[in-house]
Amino acid sequence: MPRKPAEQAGKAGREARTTIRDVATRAGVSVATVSRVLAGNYPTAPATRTKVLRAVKDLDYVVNVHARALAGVSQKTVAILTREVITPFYAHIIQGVEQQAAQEGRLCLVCTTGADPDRELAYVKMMREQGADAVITVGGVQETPEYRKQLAHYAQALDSAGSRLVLCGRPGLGPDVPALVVHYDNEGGAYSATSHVLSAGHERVMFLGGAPGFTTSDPRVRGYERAMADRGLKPLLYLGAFGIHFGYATIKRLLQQGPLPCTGIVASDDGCAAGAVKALREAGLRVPDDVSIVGYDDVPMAAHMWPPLTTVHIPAEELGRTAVRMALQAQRGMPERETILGTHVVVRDSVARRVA
Amino acid sequence: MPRKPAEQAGKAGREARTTIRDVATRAGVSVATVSRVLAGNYPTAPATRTKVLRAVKDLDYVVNVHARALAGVSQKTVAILTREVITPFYAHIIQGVEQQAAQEGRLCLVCTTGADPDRELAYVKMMREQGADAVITVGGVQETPEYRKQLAHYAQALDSAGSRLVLCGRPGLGPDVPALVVHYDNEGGAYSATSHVLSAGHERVMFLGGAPGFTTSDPRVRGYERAMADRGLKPLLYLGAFGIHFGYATIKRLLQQGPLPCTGIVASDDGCAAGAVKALREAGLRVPDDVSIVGYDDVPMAAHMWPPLTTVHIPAEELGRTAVRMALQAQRGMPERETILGTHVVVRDSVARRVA
DNA sequence: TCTCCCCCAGTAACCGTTTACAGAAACTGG
DNA sequence: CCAGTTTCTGTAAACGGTTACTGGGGGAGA
Repeated sequence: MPRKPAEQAGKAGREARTTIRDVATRAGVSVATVSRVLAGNYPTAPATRTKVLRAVKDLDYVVNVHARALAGVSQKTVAILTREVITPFYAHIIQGVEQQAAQEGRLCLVCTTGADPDRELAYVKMMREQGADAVITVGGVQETPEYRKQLAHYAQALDSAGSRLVLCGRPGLGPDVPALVVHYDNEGGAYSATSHVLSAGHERVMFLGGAPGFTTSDPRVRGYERAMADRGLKPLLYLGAFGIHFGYATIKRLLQQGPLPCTGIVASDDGCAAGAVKALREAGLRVPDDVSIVGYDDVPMAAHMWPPLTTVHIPAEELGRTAVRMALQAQRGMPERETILGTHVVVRDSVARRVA
Repeated sequence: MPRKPAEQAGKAGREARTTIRDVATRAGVSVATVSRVLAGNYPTAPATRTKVLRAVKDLDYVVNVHARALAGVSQKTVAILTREVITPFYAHIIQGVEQQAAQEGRLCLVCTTGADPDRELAYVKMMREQGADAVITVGGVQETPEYRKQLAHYAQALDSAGSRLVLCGRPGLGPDVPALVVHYDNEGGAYSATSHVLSAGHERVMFLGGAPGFTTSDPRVRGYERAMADRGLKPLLYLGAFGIHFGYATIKRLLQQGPLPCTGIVASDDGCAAGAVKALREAGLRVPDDVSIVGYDDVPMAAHMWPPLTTVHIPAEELGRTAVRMALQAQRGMPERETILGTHVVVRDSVARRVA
């Protein structure tokens, strides 16, 4: 006999979990009956039903999801792979994913990757083992050819296992990879934001922030450049990183070197814009009177900074909801491959008409 | 024979997942050998090992976690039950939980309850089925006696199944309930914040915001009241809700009714403070020159509002990390029942000395 | 050359459910 | 009162792994 009959009963040994067998014994019925009563999708005599329910309550029985899954009915799961969770953009996406998942009767697994492609890949693999029916990867990572190849492979594998890989808030991997894409119009947003500043009469407008190579960064730069080019203006790029710190440090350094080379700033994100505003103010410059600025992302606090920040709104929560909706629809045969959600600039008080 | 031998092979039928048996066949070994090679915790001849790995790769085999769990080794999971995810406080806790969980080799399940006790209870039950080894509930809900009784029951049940229930950022359920508690000094923070305003010379100081009955609200009110009482001052309470909207609306309404009945405000949370500042500014009042204000939570943006907001810092991420650390230690027999993390007021520029 | 070991690999029980099939009990109608 | 239904309930295979125990083969020591 391969296994000891679990009779060690030492004080250290956890007593065995109560199983459906225990319930059956106590109720004086078979395990099949218990299972059927609990599932509720099969005719059962009221008396039997009562006995079983009674036994379940007495024993405080709970099903074992693993056994249940193995036997055929599994609690489905949606996984979201994100760089981190505290940035409002990610938090909103997570919230959207969780809510839509819950609505569709799924549990939501959150994994942070720290923008590390290898960790992301490892998680995708793990999710495949878990049998998640949707794996949503959000945000940009630095994409190497090897990374793309791997991801394409996993997309394929998930697909043939009945799951889906969804790229959320990032561009697709090409038509041959069976991954779904939910994206927003990154370039268009930057184009609109830049145009907004430009049409207030500014001509020297810089683009501040963003991490080159990241898929959330490059299109914004492109949108900015396109808007500038459309008016015959030369771009003025200060790239480096996202976030408050970079915005603050960069503007501060520039200010120390001499007068600011522009009267308008298109920031890569609201944090960056906030940093810039802080540096500007510390140097005695007024926003928007002396320099106008637009952010990107429409973080909640953007509306409550001083001045309220004009910025580009991204429908983050909707992005998350759409991701799981698409994945689940795809399982049911709806072949919606890609959806792009719109962005728009929300005008507040950080941009002013340039006085010549 | 109870089950059809899966020979339907219709075009609609998903082909069966490749199993360890397939791998064994292809590699020309037994399933035991495959399992052992994959587990890596048992001596294996290099040649065999190679063959198996080869077959695994060729077939693109992945283990089935459910089968594995059923057989004894399960991928453990930590679950966090939270009201929502976008509020920075919750987002930070989630991040802390996820990171610590990952570090301990656990996956992290996130469930939002919308502050609905019934949903929370339902999730706790579900997590018991899932076999999560830690269930962390964060934030306050309106606690009815029935709710407490249920939660105590689940705590007991989880405990005897080798899991733990952790109450995070909320008070305990009493000494007889085997739930762990990770909390922060809510009342102390409010006391310090209030004292900070008071010692700047203010005497008419209001408490603004907070939802009565919530466990994150009442202690803050108590701390405020205690600080006021310690100086023989009468409390001035404007309770109602957390968040920007309530702060804005309440101050605006007050201002329409006449002059503000105070020169200092202790807000229930940073959002509320931000709303108040906005209303104040719109009415032409200056912060902190005309009225001083302190927030609570130390949300990221608090440092970048104008003026930078003096507020109470809560170690939210650390709260999350501690929650999973405690749960896991408790499993290993360490009986740490409760830990209270400290809070402190971070002084910025929204409180000024009262000029008489 | 013959034992005795040691190292690896194979066999098969078991984890806790679900469910196809079969059989029993309770009705129904004639 | 009996055959034909209908309505439940029980039996046992299957899900896909893990691992205790067993056994075979090769190397080492005598």
